[in-house]
Amino acid sequence: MKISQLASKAGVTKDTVRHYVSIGLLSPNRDKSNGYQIFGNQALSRLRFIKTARQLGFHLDDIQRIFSDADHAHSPCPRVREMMQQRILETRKTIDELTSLCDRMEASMAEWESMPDSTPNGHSVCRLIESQINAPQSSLN
Amino acid sequence: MKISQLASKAGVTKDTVRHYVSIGLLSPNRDKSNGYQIFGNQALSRLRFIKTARQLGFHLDDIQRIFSDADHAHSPCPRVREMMQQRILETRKTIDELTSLCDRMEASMAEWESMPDSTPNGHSVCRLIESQINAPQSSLN
DNA sequence: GTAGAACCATTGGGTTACCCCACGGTCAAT
DNA sequence: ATTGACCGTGGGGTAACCCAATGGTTCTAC
Repeated sequence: MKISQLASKAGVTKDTVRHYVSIGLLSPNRDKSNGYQIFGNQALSRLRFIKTARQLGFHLDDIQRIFSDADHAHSPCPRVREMMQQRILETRKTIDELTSLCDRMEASMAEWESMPDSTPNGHSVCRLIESQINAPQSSLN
Repeated sequence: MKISQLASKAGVTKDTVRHYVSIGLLSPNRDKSNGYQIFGNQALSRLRFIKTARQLGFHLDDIQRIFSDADHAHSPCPRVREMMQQRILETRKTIDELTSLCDRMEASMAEWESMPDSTPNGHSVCRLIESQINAPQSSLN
């Protein structure tokens, strides 16, 4: 099948497929007469696999490694379990950071409710933000 | 002062300062004899302002707009309040998405505990991931 | 049988907010 | 005069794509 059909069967865009081809996650045959990419059902399975792995939080280079293991007849499963543990930790950390960002934002909004809008001058751009310059920080990124 | 001193006083890297200069958030004078960038205390205040705004979740183009308002003698404060509301909503949404991702990851890990590692063959790459292909999805990004 | 629509490939640029490297010039101290 | 710290510029890299432009191909309808 051609790229559009593959993409719609897997529920991704043509650009996504092209991206995967360009980084070697998919390797289509070519129609020699016109250079079109030809994908088989194996490619469709692979693409669905990739989509599922992405939804589980794996990065594309994780997925590369999984395929690489499989191509060398090694079971990727132990690596998959490890990577997933790692992703869970990372995701929790990101959630914590965003939560503390959200707390800071809400605290600032609350403080600002009783503050008037200021007119900018040579010393001040926006009193609202300037009032937070020495506020407690927390890890950003 | 020169770039290194400015950067260290504000607690950012030289590259960050250069980036801000390149997008017009800072506009240093130049030492005409050698082309070095010269920053004054006003630039330092501006940089601290930017840093604080970033910690509050504002994007660089939000900050551009804030400065642009101020440069045109408009109070940026109403816009700041609006943008902050928007960022809070976006951040909450991101947190929800990551939380559901985390839930999915943990659910999969739990399911996988009782599954053996599989050996890849022509039909299967990794049973762990393949077992999730028709699992309930949720918004990713 | 041909015009126009629909599809294809390739190239390059854009997204966010920087980081890092390499090159070559400048400055300060020895 | 040398050496080491500093400076500017230019370019490439990050994650996972999206979008536009160009030019070739195929399908469809008349």
